[in-house]
Amino acid sequence: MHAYRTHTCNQLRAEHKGETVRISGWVHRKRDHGGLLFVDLRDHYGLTQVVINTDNPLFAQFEKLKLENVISVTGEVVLRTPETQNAKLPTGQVEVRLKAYELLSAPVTDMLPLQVNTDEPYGEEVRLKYRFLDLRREVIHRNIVLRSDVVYSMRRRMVEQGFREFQTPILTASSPEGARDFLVPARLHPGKFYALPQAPQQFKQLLMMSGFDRYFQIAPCFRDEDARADRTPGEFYQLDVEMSFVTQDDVFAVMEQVIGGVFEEFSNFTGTKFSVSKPPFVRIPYDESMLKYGNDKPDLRNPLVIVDVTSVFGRDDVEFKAFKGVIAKGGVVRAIRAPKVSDRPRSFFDKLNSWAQGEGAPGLGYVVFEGKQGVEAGSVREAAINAMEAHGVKVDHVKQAERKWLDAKGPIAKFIPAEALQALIELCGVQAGDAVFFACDMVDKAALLAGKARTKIAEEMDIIEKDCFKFCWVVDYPMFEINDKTGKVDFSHNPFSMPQGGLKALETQDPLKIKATQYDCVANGLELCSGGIRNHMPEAMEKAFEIAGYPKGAVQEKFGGMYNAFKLGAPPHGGCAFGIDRIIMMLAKEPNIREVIAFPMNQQAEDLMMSAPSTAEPHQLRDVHIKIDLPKAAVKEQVKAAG
RNA sequence: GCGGGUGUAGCUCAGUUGGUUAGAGCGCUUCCCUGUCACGGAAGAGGCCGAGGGUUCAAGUCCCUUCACUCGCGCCA
Repeated sequence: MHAYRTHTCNQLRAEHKGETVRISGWVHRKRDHGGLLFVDLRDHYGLTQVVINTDNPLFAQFEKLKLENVISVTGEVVLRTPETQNAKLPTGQVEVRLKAYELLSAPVTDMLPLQVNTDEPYGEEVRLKYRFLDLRREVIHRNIVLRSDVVYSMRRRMVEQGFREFQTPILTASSPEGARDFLVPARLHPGKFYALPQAPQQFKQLLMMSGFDRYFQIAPCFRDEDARADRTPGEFYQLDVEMSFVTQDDVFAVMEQVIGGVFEEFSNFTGTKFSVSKPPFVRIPYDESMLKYGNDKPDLRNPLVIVDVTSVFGRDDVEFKAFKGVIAKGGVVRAIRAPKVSDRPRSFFDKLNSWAQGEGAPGLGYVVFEGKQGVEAGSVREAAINAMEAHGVKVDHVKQAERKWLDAKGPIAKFIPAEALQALIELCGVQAGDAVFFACDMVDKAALLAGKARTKIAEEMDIIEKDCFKFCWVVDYPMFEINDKTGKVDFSHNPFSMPQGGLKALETQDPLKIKATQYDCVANGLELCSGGIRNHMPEAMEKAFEIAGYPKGAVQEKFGGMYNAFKLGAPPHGGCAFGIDRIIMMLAKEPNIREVIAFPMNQQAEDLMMSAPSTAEPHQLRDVHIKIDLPKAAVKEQVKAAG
């Protein structure tokens, strides 16, 4: 018999009746009846009930075993009587009648800092410090298994699509753009540092220039930035992808198969089947997204859309000064139609108004449209229209005209005369019983507020679709933007993206009008991926950096390897990178990223289990030529700690 | 760096308007219990109420400072 187990704790069934088996695992739970003791033995695979009574000389000893001890149990598989079977357990038809057992771990004598056999929510500090205990608990244990399965599925799907996985350096050079780098002192080069890669961006492009055609990597990425609920400090993983001789459409086609497939495969993980967008995913130009959704990561589960109605409030016959003043300064008015809310109590509108004030807006103006939609039922007009329709006469325009009958109500309705109202009705597609909310400000701020209002209104109305993953690609990002702080032109996203129109566009067009071949993949309002077709032409690269205000020669200096490669035969190429942690969060429906990472750091970027970061020994610092120069507050802290 | 929330038993939490001896569940200890499966029952141990200062006759409760955790902002090409 095997030293530890003949079966796992999820294997035994009625058919094993009478067999002598050995199972190993943790003491999950005890039910002690005095003369009869049940122990649930738990391993990775499941639970099996072990039973022993006072007839057995081992009873007294076995009874004393504490929870979470690791034991092996040898015994006979016994069929439970029908009334004692447990339908909730896969192994619930049988139990193991103990003949012998062995304690395999050092005996657990300390009080457990957290209990494994409950799903009670525990404080993160305890969970992270005793992560190995926490990870034994069912929910997070399953999440980590999901993570493994998802990563495997990604690898399999990528390989099926003809990709190969490559490793790229972890110790590399600091990148001039982007987030703060993690630095590693170079012992052999006093005063110099390696940096951990924020992403393998240049390496994957260089692999394309090395002729490998299709690259992917489950790539660790390191960025020294502060944490969020959906962002770990320090490190995270991407499904990093790059392909040669491709257009944007080729990248989309591959990733829709891979990511769509992964989501479909695991969409039932929580027990609620989620629907997944079918390829091809909707494509939304950046400008359209900013207008219709108020951000560049539209949540398509929300049916509301934003419409520009500046033209309505700019009319001479509209007297609403609050908006007119802003329009005169170059501002815009954005509108959100909320269907069928006219019967909502006043508090519905007041709540949204005070919400907007909390967002820093003067308020959230609105107009409610009431009255009869179209033709009055049972009227002579209706009979006439029906008769015309029955004879094949087109009556749409007649019905359309009836919309004029809608009455406008609400605080700002009186400033909008009938004709302007009609224009508003046309623009927004208003029907009887709808309300229209307004956000008025300069373009960027109005879009932002309208976007938040769109979400808020839909939440209040409870009309956001549930149980689905709605994907889209946001495309045509601007290549450049004005940097708020400096007021100068800067790259708006990735300097490696090919500007649409190439070098010619850079030379002839207004930089702020140039679009990049740059795209994001968005699901349910979360950015899952960013990518682009790369700029592989050295001249275009230099020109782009020149426009962004870099001195001549900056490209050679910052990206020497890449620049050389560009000049020595670079294929057109592009790709993207999906955030793996976030994908798993979505599939597991976990609001916190630490629930899908086995050993995460806390918000202060500390590993409470390993005690990282920690101080270094003087000889270690000497080796790497580092002298510590602490800020005053930290000095005090260390002195205090030292006693 | 800034703002919000939280901090009470090993763990998860309750604790009213400031009022006399700070509670519950789980876990732990001892005992009873031979068909439970979140077993049940009896008794018990366990507290610097995060720390420091203040107000008050009286502070877990109010005020200030500080620390820790957490959420958000900044940051994240």
